[in-house]
Formats: sequence, C-alpha cells, structure tokens
Amino acid sequence: MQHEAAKEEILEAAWGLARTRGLTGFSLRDLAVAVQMRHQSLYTYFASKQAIYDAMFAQGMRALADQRSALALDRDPVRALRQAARAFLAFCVEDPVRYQLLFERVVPDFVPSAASMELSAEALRYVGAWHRAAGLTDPADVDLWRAVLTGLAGQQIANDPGGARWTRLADRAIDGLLSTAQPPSASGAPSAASAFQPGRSRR
Amino acid sequence: MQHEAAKEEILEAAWGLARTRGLTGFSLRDLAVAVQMRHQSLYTYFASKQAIYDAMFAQGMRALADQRSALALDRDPVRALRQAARAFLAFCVEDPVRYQLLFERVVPDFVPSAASMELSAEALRYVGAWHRAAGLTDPADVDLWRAVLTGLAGQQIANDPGGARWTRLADRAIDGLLSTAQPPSASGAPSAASAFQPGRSRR
DNA sequence: GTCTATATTTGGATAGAC
DNA sequence: GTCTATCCAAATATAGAC
Repeated sequence: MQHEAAKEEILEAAWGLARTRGLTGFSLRDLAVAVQMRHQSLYTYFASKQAIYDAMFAQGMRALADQRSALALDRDPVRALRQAARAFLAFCVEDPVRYQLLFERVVPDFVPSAASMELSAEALRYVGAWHRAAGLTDPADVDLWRAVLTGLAGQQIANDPGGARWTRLADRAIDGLLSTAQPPSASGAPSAASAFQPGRSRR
Repeated sequence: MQHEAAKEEILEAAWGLARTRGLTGFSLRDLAVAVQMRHQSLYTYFASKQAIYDAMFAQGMRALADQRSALALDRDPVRALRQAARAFLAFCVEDPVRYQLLFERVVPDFVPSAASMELSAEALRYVGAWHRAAGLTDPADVDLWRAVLTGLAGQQIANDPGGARWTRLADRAIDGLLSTAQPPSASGAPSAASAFQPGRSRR
C-alpha cells in the first residue's frame, strides 16, 4: 500500500525535523517542504498535527518494546536487570528527542491515544517480568525502577548531552535499588539471592 | 517602588494562569486580562514573554534556596539527607507547574538567564554541603541524588498527581543511594558511619 | 505608564477544482 | 491524492497619542 509508505516517509521527515529543530520547533508547513508536498496534503495522511505526534509516540514505544523483546539477557536475573537498565539508558540517550516525546511532556496538550498507551503498557510489562524473575514482587520496586532510570536519562540528556556523566551511574543505581528491595525468599533463584547479600558489590 | 510591586503582581497572575492552564497555556493577552491591563502594557514591565518565564524561574529557584536555608536538619547527617530529600519532593509536588519550569524543559526555547542559573547553582550548593556532612565526597553522589529525586518527582507529578505513589519511596531511594556510596572514613562522624552499615534499614 | 491602533507573523485547518 | 486558494485564529511585538 502506497498510502502507508507515504505516511512512513512523513513520519521519518518529522523525526528529522524534531531532531534538528526540536519537538515543537517545526510546523506542518516545514514538514510539507521536507517531503515535497503542499502542507494541506498532509491532511490526507494525518488528521492533525497531534495525530502525527501520536504516530511518532507509537513508533517510539514500539521501538522500545522491540528492543526489549530482542534483549539477550543473562540467566542471572540480577545481571539481567543491570543489562536491561543499561539498554534502556542507551535507548534514551541515542535519541533525546524520542525520549522527550515518550517520557516528558514537552508537547503542549499532547495526550497519547489509547492505542499508543497500550504500546507503552506492553513495553512496561517487560520490566515487571524482569523483576519477578529476580524475585522482586513488590510493585513499588518497578515504580522505583522507572523513577531512577528516567531520572538518570533526563539528567543525562539535559545536562550532559553526548556525555556519560549520568549513564555511567546506572550500575550503581541498580545496586541501590536492589539493596532496598525485598530479597527473594529462600526458595527463589539462588543466583539472584546471592546478589542480595548486604554490602556494596561495586563502586 | 510601585514598578516592582506591579511586576510582582504580574508574576503572581502568571503563576495562577500557569497552574490552571499550563505553563505554555496562557498568552500575554490572558495575562493582561488577569491584571486588568492591555496586553501591550505588559511590555513596560517585561521585555518579552521569555523574560516573564525567566523571572518565574528565578522566583522558583529562590524559593528552593530559601526552603533549604530554612531547613532544620537533624544532626545525624544521614537523617538529614532523608529529611532534605523529603523536603525537596514536597517542594516539587506542592507546585507541579513550578517543578516543570525549574526541572523540565516544557517551555520551548526557554533558556534561563545567567542570573537565574546562578540561583540554581546556589540551591544546588546545599546538596553538596549535605553530602559532605555525611562524608560523601564523590561528586557522582550528588549527580545520582539529583537524578533519583527528580526522577521520583517527575513520575509522581506525571503519573499520580495528588497521590504519593512515588514520593513515599523517598526514604527507600535515599537508602539505596547510601548503600552504593563510598562510606565515610573511620575518622568520619560516627553517627553517619553507623547508617552505612550494610543491610536494609527500612521497607 | 497606559492606552488605541496596528503591524506582522505564524500556523493549523478547510473547501473545492482537477 | 494533490493541488490552489483561503480562512481563521492566535499571538508577539511596536508606534505613537494622551
């Protein structure tokens, strides 16, 4: 279907403009120029600018879910958590504009559609699964994970773009999370339990 | 000086509009209506809308620095860190719009002036002092503190406004930070050192 | 300092011919 | 599906009288 291909091309151009001029720094006219159309023609593909943002949001969440489904995680669930954290930060830093769209509210009045929110939920379910594998069943553990990792990513992107001042703190942050979490019961995976021994496992 | 009083009144009205309609959801016309002026007259007080945002940013950072200078912290530096964390989260949650202005980049193209950034630095210096009092000298500890606390505040405001789903994780988060930090040397404050003993101090 | 009047720009969105 | 033409609204900012 040519229609879908054209939509894809428009979204690609929108990402490009967003990266160079900011998420809200381009108009439909700019976007039309980029795809060599009149700006009115864009309405054949998207009902509104918000619909374009929503499609971009969906693409971003789809990419996150795909990254997570493709992760080859260590069998040790604690190592796996560290890997997953690093992968998430890499995902955020690799495209700061995408991070802003997915996790910050920089587009005024933009609210993801229900379909997009379902993709968001899909991506989040992986986090719950990783935690359960490590014996962490308290939903608050997932909440803390989200806060810490988005906090790291946000600081990294805002205050040290291109650097690693905050991303390199990922392993320490995960150790901190684990140190305050309910350790798995004795019947849990032994490899995980060992990592819950008190004390600092790294600097 | 009446001029300063009028500026103050304008800023007060701007905060009110920002809280009800969003940080970018009001125009200079709206603001002028709120202070019973023609919108053009606002230019007598502020050179641009960005200048208004900058003045609001400065007020917000001033308020944060003032809150910090007024904190009556526990003599135990670790308890003090927990108190300070709770105070910061209360500060963020008490005015979500202010949080967005100070710590997120929701206003397109807004960049705080040098004078405003100095206020930001002033507020941040307190964090360094608290950490040093607890024997934490690694600058990365402060970085991690910033990331974790803004992460908690951001999640709280975005996903559970008015609730406490994330703010109640503050003590756990601080425990996590401490567990991965370099413990103070033996010559450090004993009350602090005791809190660095491995293990979970709370659930 | 405040006002009226207006400039100027921008940008989202629609109508209708082809 | 794409185009031309146009609408409409909003919003920042300036000029100049009082």
